[in-house]
Amino acid sequence: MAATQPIGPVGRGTRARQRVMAAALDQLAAEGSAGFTMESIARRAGASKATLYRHWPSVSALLVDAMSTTFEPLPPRGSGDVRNDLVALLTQAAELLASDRFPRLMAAIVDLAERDPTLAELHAGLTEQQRRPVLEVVRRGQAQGHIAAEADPEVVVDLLTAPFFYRRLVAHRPLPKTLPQAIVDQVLPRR
Amino acid sequence: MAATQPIGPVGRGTRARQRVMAAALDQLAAEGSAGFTMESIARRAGASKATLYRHWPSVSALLVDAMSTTFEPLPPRGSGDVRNDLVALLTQAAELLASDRFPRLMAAIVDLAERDPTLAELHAGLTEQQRRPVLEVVRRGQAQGHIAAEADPEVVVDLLTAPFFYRRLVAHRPLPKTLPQAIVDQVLPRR
DNA sequence: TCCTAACGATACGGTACCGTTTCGATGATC
DNA sequence: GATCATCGAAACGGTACCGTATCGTTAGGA
Repeated sequence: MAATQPIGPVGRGTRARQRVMAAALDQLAAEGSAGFTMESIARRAGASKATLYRHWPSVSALLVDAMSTTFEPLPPRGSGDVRNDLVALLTQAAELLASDRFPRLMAAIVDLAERDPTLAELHAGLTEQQRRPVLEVVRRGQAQGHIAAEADPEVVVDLLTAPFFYRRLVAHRPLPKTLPQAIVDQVLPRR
Repeated sequence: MAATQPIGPVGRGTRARQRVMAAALDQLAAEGSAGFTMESIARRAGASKATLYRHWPSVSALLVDAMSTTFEPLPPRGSGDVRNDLVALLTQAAELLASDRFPRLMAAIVDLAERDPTLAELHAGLTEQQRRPVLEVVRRGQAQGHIAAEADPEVVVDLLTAPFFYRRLVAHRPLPKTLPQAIVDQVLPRR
């Protein structure tokens, strides 16, 4: 994830907006969906509640705006060895999930998305963006014979990436440094 | 998941307790962690708030009690063919995650567990219970040579089960009926 | 330098939930 | 059939958030 640099002129309003959106994600990560209110976000951003309502009609709209503005796809990785590329991509995902903020944010979003179709759709789109680099390497791996050609590449991407989310958010188990390599070794036929 | 049949005498108090705990899970699944309050649970259970506070000091304690009372391990599956057993277990998980209630409950618990260590520990334990039958079949598969002996069985269990949670809760993608078979085919070397 | 749009601060009545208390009803036990 | 623990209902003051309105301030373009 990375902050998008704004396109137009950065006026006072634009900066206030960005500050509020950053505070919204902070608040959601810190307190979860239960404490996700206009009031607490304004407090954290040092902004007036009126400013929030000037820009967004609801917390949901604010969150959707903040997420689509803040998160952008990972830069495509160098196309070297398929195994190494996959290990690198999975290591990147593991580091994100090992941080303090990201998994808490994910957990809260997962909960909110269950009851907010717009948010669910956005979350699905963002997830698809994160999957895409992995999917491309998997396809390359199939072309080169590292992965069975008849396998559904989407399923292979699931096998590679899902364990990290599952371990961190569901099973509450550690993410050892060796996990990316272990998973790649297990999913790709032995060398 | 299944309801435990109470051991002692089923007095008036016991029934009220069970009614409240069931209502708590219903409420959490319906409204998420944001709407998970003593007041809304009492309302849903047709119980007095005083009754809730008589039995539990907080919503967290109530939820922990409800979860540990309500969920119990899946019965061990018949030990036939390793592949068939795995497909059966994964199909069971997929059906649970395809229901209306379970995934919403999971999503809310995942969020709450991020900020409640007691709940996280309980959730980890319950997840471990759900993993165990799969783990046993995987070990059997290793003994019979269907799965590489040097593979970490826990990682193999992750590969098998994580995609279902990930698809439903994170990627918001469908869970086709063919997915369990596809995953087993992908994780176990070709027959 | 001035003008103006956007800001932050503050206050408002309304609503929801908190945790506690009281009280009458009810069901299990003896 | 009496006793007593437990229940449901209701009300309490307190707090937090809602969405809106007002007002003085301030940053940035004309």
